[in-house]
Amino acid sequence: MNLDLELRQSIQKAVSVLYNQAAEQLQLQPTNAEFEGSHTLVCFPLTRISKLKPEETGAAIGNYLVAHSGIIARFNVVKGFLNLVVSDKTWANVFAAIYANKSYGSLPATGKEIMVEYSSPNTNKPLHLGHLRNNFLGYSVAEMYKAIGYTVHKVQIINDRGIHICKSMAAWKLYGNGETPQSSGLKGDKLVGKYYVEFDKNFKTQVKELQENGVTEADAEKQAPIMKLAVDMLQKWEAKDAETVQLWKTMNGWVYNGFDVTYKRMGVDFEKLYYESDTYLLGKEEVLKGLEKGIFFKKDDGSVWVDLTGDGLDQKVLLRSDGTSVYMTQDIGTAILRFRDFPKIEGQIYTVGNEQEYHFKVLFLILGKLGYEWAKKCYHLSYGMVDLPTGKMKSREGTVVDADDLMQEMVDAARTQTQELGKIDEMSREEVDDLAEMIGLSALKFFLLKVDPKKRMMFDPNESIQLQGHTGPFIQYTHARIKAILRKASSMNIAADETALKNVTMLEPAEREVIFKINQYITKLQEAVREYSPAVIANYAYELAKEYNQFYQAVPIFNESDPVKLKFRIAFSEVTANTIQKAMALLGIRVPERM
RNA sequence: GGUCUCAUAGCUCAACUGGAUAGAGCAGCUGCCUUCUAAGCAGCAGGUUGCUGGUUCGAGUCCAGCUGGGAUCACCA
Repeated sequence: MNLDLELRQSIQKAVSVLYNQAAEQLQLQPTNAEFEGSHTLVCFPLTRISKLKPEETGAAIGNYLVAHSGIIARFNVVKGFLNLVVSDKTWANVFAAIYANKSYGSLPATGKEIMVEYSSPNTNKPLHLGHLRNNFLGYSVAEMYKAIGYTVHKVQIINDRGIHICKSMAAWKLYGNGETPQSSGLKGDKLVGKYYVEFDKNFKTQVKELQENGVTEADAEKQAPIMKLAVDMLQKWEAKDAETVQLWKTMNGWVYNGFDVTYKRMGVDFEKLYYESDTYLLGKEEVLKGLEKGIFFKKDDGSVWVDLTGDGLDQKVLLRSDGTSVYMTQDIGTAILRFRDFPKIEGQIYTVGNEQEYHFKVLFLILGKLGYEWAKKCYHLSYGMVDLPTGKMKSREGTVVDADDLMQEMVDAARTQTQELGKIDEMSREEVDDLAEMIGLSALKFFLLKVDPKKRMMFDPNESIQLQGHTGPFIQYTHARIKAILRKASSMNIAADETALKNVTMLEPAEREVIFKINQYITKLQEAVREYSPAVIANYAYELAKEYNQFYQAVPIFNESDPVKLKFRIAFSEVTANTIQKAMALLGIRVPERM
């Protein structure tokens, strides 16, 4: 039974009976805390049909609902707002239905499939704070789609080739002395990143020297020996020079080993990895086909372009005058390849920062022009940058917040706090480690996911992420608290049964609030998917935990003498814990049994 | 310069897509642990929603203009 739907239908019926007309769109919203009731009908739009004042319209509908709907106990009208009080009996039924539904919280399989791309790093340096937002977002959106019945394919494209990795290779060759992750004890991605920094340092020195000898800056940047070596390596790589390819494979291998460790700790996964080294030549044929069909055009110098001025954009190059591909060309090819690999997917979601909005706008337009229907179902999940108090993260200024370091700091902070609170006296070493891991990552993930993805956000590394208040650990704590209650109930042999649930007639205000929240779960999930926003789920989970804590404080469960109420409260607590667990799982956050 | 985007409490964020007196957390101040976990609960204080107009029963939300951030506009990726 869906309360909101039922209520809407009742109101529709009331309107059509009272005014002999169908109401188009009903505006139903949660009631403000200061008034009695849970659902509020905004009456202004209905005055056109009723030809009465908003207050009179509301009162008439309210009276009808009390008399005929069977779910409304009473109502009040304030200005043009009809505040409806759902009867406790109805709430109890709503809850009983949720309790009986073992698959509550996810929708049945639809047979639909979708692809989510996220992460997609370069292989020349370690993952940082920005990647964390990307990974957590992409993973979460994928989980949300699963929950509404999709089969989801998580992929990423690894930018494993190009000048950036050649820079690391060049610096390693010149200054590395054969250093490896094994010999240095450094994580592979960190080692390769170290040589990327090394490249930059030496490059700058060389450019400066050249400039002092009268070379212009632009020329100096081209003439710097280390840059020439990197460019040379890129050309050799493209020519499949054995030695260069070998070094490239070796260093990328180090990076992947490092990334694997990071991904594992983040708790993200991928079904298939695409590598730019395999895909960077794709797309050219598609562009040539498009050229034949007259979708694209060729300039005198032989370069191929698409004209998007009709769509309010510019002209965009797709093939250089020497016939080689650009980034856009490659993305066209990769998109098509993916739809061949996964023919059943209806679309792709690209989790990529908002600085590439223009790029994706163009990409989707081109795919549409090429005649691919699925282009309409491709979506750029664009998210804002994570700023530091000093502004943007800049690797050259050393202000980058490393993903591994940050996760470690969070876990350490969680462990310290757990110890201080004296909660781990009876836990084994392994349990403590696992708990610290859960709490630390929860704080981090929740922090990054609670903000609307579209918006840029602030992160202050000096002010460590909170573990109290509007945080992941707060929600985890609520879950652990409920689990303690359930353990106690179990030891007292108190088990909920459906007959007890149906016999509940009177509810505490806090209980109504929590049931209201639990009942919202699917709606919120759908909203989150529609908006591509895990933030909706994060804030929902917080509100649910908050409501439960109010109940917890107001109603001492085991003081209850009425067995029906006692059983109800146990079941009610259990469903709350399950809902919290499910919502958090959508965010990639685990919840502990005790903390 | 063109296009896009953002601006809400001291700080970090919400606001169900146009609805009631704009809500949380942190920071500050007051209370509450011999009763299920105080990583909690209750309360106080904090706002001309960047500015100016407009649209209507009603605007943080829509429109125009301004101010101030950010992004983007390569035969780079």
